[in-house]
Amino acid sequence: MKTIQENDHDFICDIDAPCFQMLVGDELDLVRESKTQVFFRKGENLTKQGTFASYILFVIQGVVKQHLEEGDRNYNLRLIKPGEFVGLSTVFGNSTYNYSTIALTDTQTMLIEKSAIEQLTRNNGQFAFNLIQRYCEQSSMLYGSIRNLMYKQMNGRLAEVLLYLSRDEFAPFDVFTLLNRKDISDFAGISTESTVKLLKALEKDHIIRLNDKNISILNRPILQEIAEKG
Amino acid sequence: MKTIQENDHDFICDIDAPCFQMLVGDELDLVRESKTQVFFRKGENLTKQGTFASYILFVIQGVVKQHLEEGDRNYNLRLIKPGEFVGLSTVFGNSTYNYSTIALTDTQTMLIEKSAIEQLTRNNGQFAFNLIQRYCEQSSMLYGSIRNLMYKQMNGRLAEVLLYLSRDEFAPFDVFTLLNRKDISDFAGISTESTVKLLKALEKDHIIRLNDKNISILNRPILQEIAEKG
DNA sequence: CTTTAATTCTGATCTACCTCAACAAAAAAG
DNA sequence: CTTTTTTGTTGAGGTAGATCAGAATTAAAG
Repeated sequence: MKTIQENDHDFICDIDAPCFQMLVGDELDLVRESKTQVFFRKGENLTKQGTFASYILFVIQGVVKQHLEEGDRNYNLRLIKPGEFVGLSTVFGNSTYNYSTIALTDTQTMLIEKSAIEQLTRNNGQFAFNLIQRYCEQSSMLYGSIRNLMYKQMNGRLAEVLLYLSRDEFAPFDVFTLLNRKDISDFAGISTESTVKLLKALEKDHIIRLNDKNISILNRPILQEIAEKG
Repeated sequence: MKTIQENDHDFICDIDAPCFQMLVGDELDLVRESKTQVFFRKGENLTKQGTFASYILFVIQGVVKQHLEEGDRNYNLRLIKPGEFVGLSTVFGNSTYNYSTIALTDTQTMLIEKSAIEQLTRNNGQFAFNLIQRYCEQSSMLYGSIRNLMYKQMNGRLAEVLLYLSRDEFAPFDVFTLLNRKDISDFAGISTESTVKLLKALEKDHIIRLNDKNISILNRPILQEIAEKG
């Protein structure tokens, strides 16, 4: 984890992100003062479940995996891509992160003090509104995860995961090559062995194609049907 | 569902709630204009999963159960008590509720248009801040639910539920008498039969006492241990 | 290039928990 | 009070999916 107090040029570049465009004058100063650029190598933790959270991370470049830990078992919640925040949900409530995040690729982030975000929220309703929209999105996702765990069995869960990981938004990152079978099974909440067996079965039925780590969806409608039926 | 356009006296009373105290002058007018009091009988739906959401409900009196539906299976997420909102997470994102809520007791609510909340958020950072804190709380709860479903098996899950339902905050509502065995099992995400067997086993070990619908916790430390171990 | 370690794959068991079926008790309806 | 319906209770059997164990492949290290 390399910390760089960056120059004005870099700063202008960062602030280009849509979510900071509604800030004005002294509000920008506030962010400028409190923020720091931090670079994470592939495999490094951006946040660790249970540690003290005094800042939010804003992803500038790279892909990050968000997951829950319990002993040696993980549950992968989502991928985080440039333009998204890490740690939003913990910063205004609990003082500790309730999940871990790991860089799947080398990742450039901007670290913003909790107190700065707090002040911006109070002063700039437009910014608060944008933040709340993000909270709602994440809530929706969490409800989705609960639904998957609660109502679906492994076929449906894995199908759901394959559809998620093959979304257009992740295409530029070639995510399948960044994930091994264990990672995929942790998204579905099933064992690695089951994942392997199911993937092979899907390949046999010409629904997906497996070459090395890469997985291509050959028959999306059927996969969606499997995901729906559970 | 009885709708009452209430008088000024009632209004003053409602606005006493902590979350509206930071509002001033015309902001209060905004709430006053957009809001309506709605009374729900025990057993009635406050929100129905999948229906169009154009408003938020603020619970004034009564207890409400929030749950996910899928076919004939339910998963109970939490109880909502006076001073809390129903529908926050859906209103700024999706236009439909992603969960259902049912009144466990006769329940008095205040219905506030989504647009009014939106405007308040933009104009009053203090209000937005309060709202965000609620989002964070709910996120924490959702992470907790995922953890329960993912990492714990039925003993731990049921113990967790008993500890939750026996919290001091719910004591005034005598919630156990409002819930049947099916409701409890839906909180734990296990079958009714398993719930009954486990409850009986806990009673035999003098960890809880069952009389009729009421459940009293006799040995909280052991129950917490069971909940921890999973 | 060789050795070691990690990941992928496959089949054989094992188990937590659900489902089913049948009955008891309580509540609601007549 | 009697009948019907709902809720609670118990045990037997079935099953989805985990765990285990071992082989095959790939990647990393020496």
